Formats: sequence, structure tokens, C-alpha cells
Amino acid sequence: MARKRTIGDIALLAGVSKATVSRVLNQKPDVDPSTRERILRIVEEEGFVPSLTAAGLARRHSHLIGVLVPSFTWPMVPDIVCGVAEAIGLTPYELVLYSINDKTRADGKGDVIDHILASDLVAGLLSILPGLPAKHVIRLHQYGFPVVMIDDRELPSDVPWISADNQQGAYEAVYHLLKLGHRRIAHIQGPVDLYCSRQRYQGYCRALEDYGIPVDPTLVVEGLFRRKSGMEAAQKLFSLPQGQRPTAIFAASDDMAYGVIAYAEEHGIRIPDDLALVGFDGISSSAHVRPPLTTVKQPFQEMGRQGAKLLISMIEHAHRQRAYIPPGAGKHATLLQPEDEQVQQIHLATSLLVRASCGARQSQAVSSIEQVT
Amino acid sequence: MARKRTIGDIALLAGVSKATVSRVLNQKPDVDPSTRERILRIVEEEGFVPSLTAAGLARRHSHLIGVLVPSFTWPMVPDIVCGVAEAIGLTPYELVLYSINDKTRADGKGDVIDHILASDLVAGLLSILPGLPAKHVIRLHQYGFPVVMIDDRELPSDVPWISADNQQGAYEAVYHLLKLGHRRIAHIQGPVDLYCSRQRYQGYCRALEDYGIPVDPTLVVEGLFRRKSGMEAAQKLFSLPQGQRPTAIFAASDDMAYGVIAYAEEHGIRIPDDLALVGFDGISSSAHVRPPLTTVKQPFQEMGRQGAKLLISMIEHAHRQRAYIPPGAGKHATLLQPEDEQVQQIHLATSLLVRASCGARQSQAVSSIEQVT
DNA sequence: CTGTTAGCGCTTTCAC
DNA sequence: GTGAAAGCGCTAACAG
Repeated sequence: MARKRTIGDIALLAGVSKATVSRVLNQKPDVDPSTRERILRIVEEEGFVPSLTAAGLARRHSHLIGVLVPSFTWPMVPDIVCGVAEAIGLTPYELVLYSINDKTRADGKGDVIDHILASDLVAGLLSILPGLPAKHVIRLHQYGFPVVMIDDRELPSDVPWISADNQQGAYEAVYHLLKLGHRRIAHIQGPVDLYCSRQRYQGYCRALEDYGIPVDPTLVVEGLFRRKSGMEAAQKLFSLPQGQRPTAIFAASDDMAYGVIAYAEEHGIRIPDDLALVGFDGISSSAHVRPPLTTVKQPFQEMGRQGAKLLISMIEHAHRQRAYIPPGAGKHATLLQPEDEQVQQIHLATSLLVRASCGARQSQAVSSIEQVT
Repeated sequence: MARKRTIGDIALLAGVSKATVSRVLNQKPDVDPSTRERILRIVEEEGFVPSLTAAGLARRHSHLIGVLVPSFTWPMVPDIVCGVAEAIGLTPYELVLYSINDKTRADGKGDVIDHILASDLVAGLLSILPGLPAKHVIRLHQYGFPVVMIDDRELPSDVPWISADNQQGAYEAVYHLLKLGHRRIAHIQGPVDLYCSRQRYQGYCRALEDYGIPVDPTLVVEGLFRRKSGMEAAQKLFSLPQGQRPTAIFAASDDMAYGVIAYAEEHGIRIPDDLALVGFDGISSSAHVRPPLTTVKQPFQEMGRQGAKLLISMIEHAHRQRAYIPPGAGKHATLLQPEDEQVQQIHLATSLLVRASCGARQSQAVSSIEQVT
């Protein structure tokens, strides 16, 4: 195969300067249409692809976006990444994966993140399920580095952020159980230091309140999102005196719901006959457990997609901004709209997937709230 | 936060040339220990991290490695990527994810791959589960671009390649069933155009032969690795006349085994009482299905790790090579060992996880064959 | 052992 | 509209 072409080769072949080729490649407006076309034809013929590395250096910001993922053992991570990849595939950007593995990469905290910033390989960072690293991500944001968080955040802050509408999703799940006649509905929470856990809990409370049912603290137990903690929670709930036990459980994650199923199986509790069960997440395996799990589906792929889009728009916006900073009399300086720097926080609607585990017979109810703050 | 430092800043602070700083950063041997230490101290203090982009450009090969993944819907992909990320985390390399989504990126074929090569962002490519793209990956390899394939290949070729020992794994699974007394053991194959499927089939045959049992073609049906095709295969097998039905099934993937379980449940076939079942892959959910699935576990993370290591060593080796190509009288030219260019094909051992679905009562038998060709 | 000198391939002023 | 020139931040080749 022929030697890799450079922009210089193309310029030569087209009989123009490198600058012009560059202009065409970057879709600048000021190029003679016929010249543009000729250059594009040659680029096509030669299969020329400009060097991302060199372009990044010269442009002073790369077309790479970093994606920070926690352990891949969370089942939604692949889905989200998939959405991210899909959105990025539509752009000239590429995706650099930074995974916070337990061992490698220091203590999975600031080090990695500082390194990401410092090596300035990527032009922005998408942080998926930031648990502890959240605070570091927030710091980056405060330094003005483009950052978007997906699906969680520890602390309230003004970091751009995508998530499902956890509260509404939970509300609908519990409301569904209430409609089915349940009155003693327990909730297995996620870790309460996570914002999403608190939101789901809020939704749970709100639904009960709407039915005029007071929240019974003995029916609310904290879990860790994992199956095991779901089992333990079930254990706790079923140690309650006879009449105080729940007739339904709303678990804040599907995995914890699986734990409940396992516990129920061991103890001869029939689902849904003796206990109705609803999970949260809508991971694919929930359709295949016995009994199939009713659950609140989060639009993970869509969250990934939206996150990527938002980040890229931030990156490009940041660049426009920067371009105008020099005080010299830019000709079109007035073109710069103040471009509201407002907080971007996007909530995506969840949908309730009704399956056998809650004892209802409907097929699928879909909510449709979608709000952008 | 202070402006990002450049290598020039460090050189200035240390009172040496940029070249010297560069030498220290790149661990070249020829630097005065005290100078080295001083530079390192300053680098540390200033939190200096060199620009990967600039370094890549100057060095003419980046420290990025591309990872080509198929749909994330294959459950092992995250595991493999996780291993890859872990291994890469130990090196100065970073991981660029190229995902062949169904929609984006053209037809998921040559285009992406050519683009990867042309944009020369990455120094090498790790291709995970190459299905159709395999031939393109092979092409890259023929052009001399460093490439490693993980866990499959369509055509025999000399592309460096990591996989589980599919044949041996299958052998052990079937042997286990034979030991349990089964004589009519069916096999649900993966797509036969995949090498791994053929290997698993080979293992199946070999085990039967070792027991003096002829392979009965009516007991071998081809599936597509997915649950649904497992169900269909079960359907086919149970449509056989009474006496010809299998008493055990060895499915070439866990997902297909799940399909068998679903079919069995629907048709009142008890597992393991009426039918023993063994899967292949050892994905984590197999421990939690009912009944828990006996399966051949592939060391996915390890495969990812080994693949990354192999690729990086190839990249660095290629560079040493290239450095010697210029015919000018390199002083140490004799240092270049011919460095056997031999085919690198690594098989990793699988392990048989014995659970309830096969009707045995052992806990776990582990095989230990590991060969490097 | 260390400094100097050229670039890597592209983008970006700034003239024309 | 287009070209020439000057780098981006780093590494590599060659002297010393």
C-alpha cells in the first residue's frame, strides 16, 4: 500500500497551498467552490485522512473525548458507553476510555483525573456513574474543563449532567403497586449518599403521600444496589412481625430485586402471589429471571447519546468563546452571542415495564415525562 | 490553576535543555543521575505531564491503542475490555474505543478499519470478537500494522491471536457429562463459520470418541449463540422420536443454554432430572439462573490482558525494527536480533464450573491446560 | 553525558 | 479567495 499521504501531497496534486486544503477539510466558508470540489475529489481518490494527532496539536485541542467509566461490573455501563459511542460515531471525535479499575490507576480518585487534564489528550470528559470521583470531576468543571456527568452525582453542583428522572420513575413504580391494591409497600434504597437513591426514595414517598399513606420507616431499608444487599434487605423485612411485613417491595435496582427473588425462593415466598416486586433499571436480564421482573427502565443508551452530544457542544462552544477572548478588533466580534452559560441538567423519562413479578396483567405502561431544566 | 507547563518550562527551571528533559521523561539511560533526579523532582513539583499529542507526532507513533469492539450486547465484551483496560493502565498507553455499532460507522466493515489506519491516531489495534470485520483486520496485519485478534477468527491466518482453548474446554464439558453416565449428548453449536464454534464441536466429538461413542448428527444442531436460537435448537432436539432424544445438552454458549432452560420450563422438562445441561462462556449471570448453569468458563479478562500485552510488545518491537531499517551505518546495528517473527497464537485454559444444571454434585473442577504456540 | 537543530503534519495569522 | 510563514510541544539526529 502506498505511503500515507499528507496534506502537502494533496495540496501538490490539487495545485493549491496546504492552507487551502486545510480550509476545505475544515469546512471553512471562504473557498472557491470549484477549488473546493477539486480538492475534495482528490481527497476522495487518494483516500486521504488527516492526522488527528497533528491537527490536534496545531488546533490546540484534540478531537478526542474521554469517557471515565467505573467498574464494568455495573450492568448499565456497557449500555451507556454504547450510546456514547453511537453519538460520537456521528462526529469527527473519537472516544478514549479511561477506566477506573480497582487496582490500576492509583486509588481511582484524583490522580487519574488530574492526569487526564494534564496530558491534554482529550478535549472533554464524560463521567459515567461517578461515585467517589465525582468531586474531582466537579473540580475539573470549576477549572473550566468541559465535563458532563451521567446518571448520578454525589453533591449538588452546577456540573452539566444527564440522568433519568429517578423520582418520577420511582413514583410510577410505587403508584402502580398502589393501584394494584398494595398498602404495605417496602422500599429497598440504594446508597443514600447517592443523589439518585435519594430521588428514588422521594418518588416512593410522594406516591404514598398521594394515596394518603404515611411512610413507614420500618419498611425502608438501605441497600448497596447489589444483589446481596437486596437479599439482606429482604431478610430484614421478613423478620418483621407477621402483620407488619410488606406485601410489595420496590427495590431501587434490578440487581437488588434479584436478591429478593433469591431470598423469596429460599423461604417459600411466592412472587407475585405472596409478594409483589418491582425493580429499577430495566437491565436486559430482568426479562428473563423467574418470575420476569417488573421494573423501571432507564434509557441508558439515550443517556449516553445525550451526554456525548452535550459534551461536544460544550467543547465547541468553549472554543468559540476562546477565539473571541483576544481583545484585538476582531471583525465580526459582534457575532458572539452571550450564549447563556446556564446549567445544563437533563432528565430523561423512564418507562415502567410491567411483567409478572408485580402481579399485574398489563403488558407495558410507558410514562412520557421529559423535562430539560 | 496555573497555565499548563511545557517541557520548555521544565527545562528552564532545571537549567538544562529540552532534549535532556525529554530523555529523562522517556527513561533513556544516558543521563547524569543527579541531573535526572533534579528534573524528576521539578516534574513532580510542577505536576508536569507531557502532551501525548505532541509526543505522538514527534515520535511518529502515538501511545494510543485502538480497541475494536462489536456490539456491546455480547456479554463477554465488557469483561474483555475490562482486562484490556487493566493491562493498558499499567503502561503509558491509552485506549481508544472503536465500536462497530450497527448503524453508525458505515457497514461495520472495512471503512472503519481503513479509517483507523489512515487517521493514524493509534499505534495498533486490538480486535475483539471480530466477526465479519476479521478479514479487514487480517488485511491490516498484512500491511504490517500491529494487530491482535481476541477470541475468534473466521479464517486461518497468521494474525496474532488470543483465545480460550475452545476445543479442550468443550472436551471437558462433554467428558463430564459422559462420566455422569449420559450417552445421548446433544450439541448446540455456534455459527459454524466461526473458528471457535468448530473448535468446540471438535472437542465435543473428541470426547465422545474417547468414550467410543459415535457422533450422531441428529444430535448436533447449529445455533447463533443467542438465547432464541438455543430455544429453537431445543425444540428441534425434542421433536425427535422418544428414544432418540438427548439426555444431556452441551450448548456452545451460556445464552443458548438459557434458551434451553426456557424451553424446558415451558414444556415441563426438568433440569437436571430429565435433562442435563452444560453451557459455554461462564458469564456471571449463569450462577444465578434456575437451575444454576454448569458451564465452561472462558478467562475473558485474562484474554483482554494478554491481548493488550501482546499488542504493546508488537508495537514496541515494530519500532525497534523500523529504527534499524535505514541502511546508514548504525553503530550498534549488530544488536538487532532477528527476533523471531513467528506467529503468536495464545490459547488460555478454560475451567469447568460445575453447578446444578448438569446433575452432578461436585463443586468445581478446574482444568489446567495452557499452551502457547 | 548534553545542547543544538530540525522537523512531525496540521492550523492559523497575516499579507496579498 | 489564496499563499507564505510561523508555530503547536515534543523527539530524534548529530555534534560536541
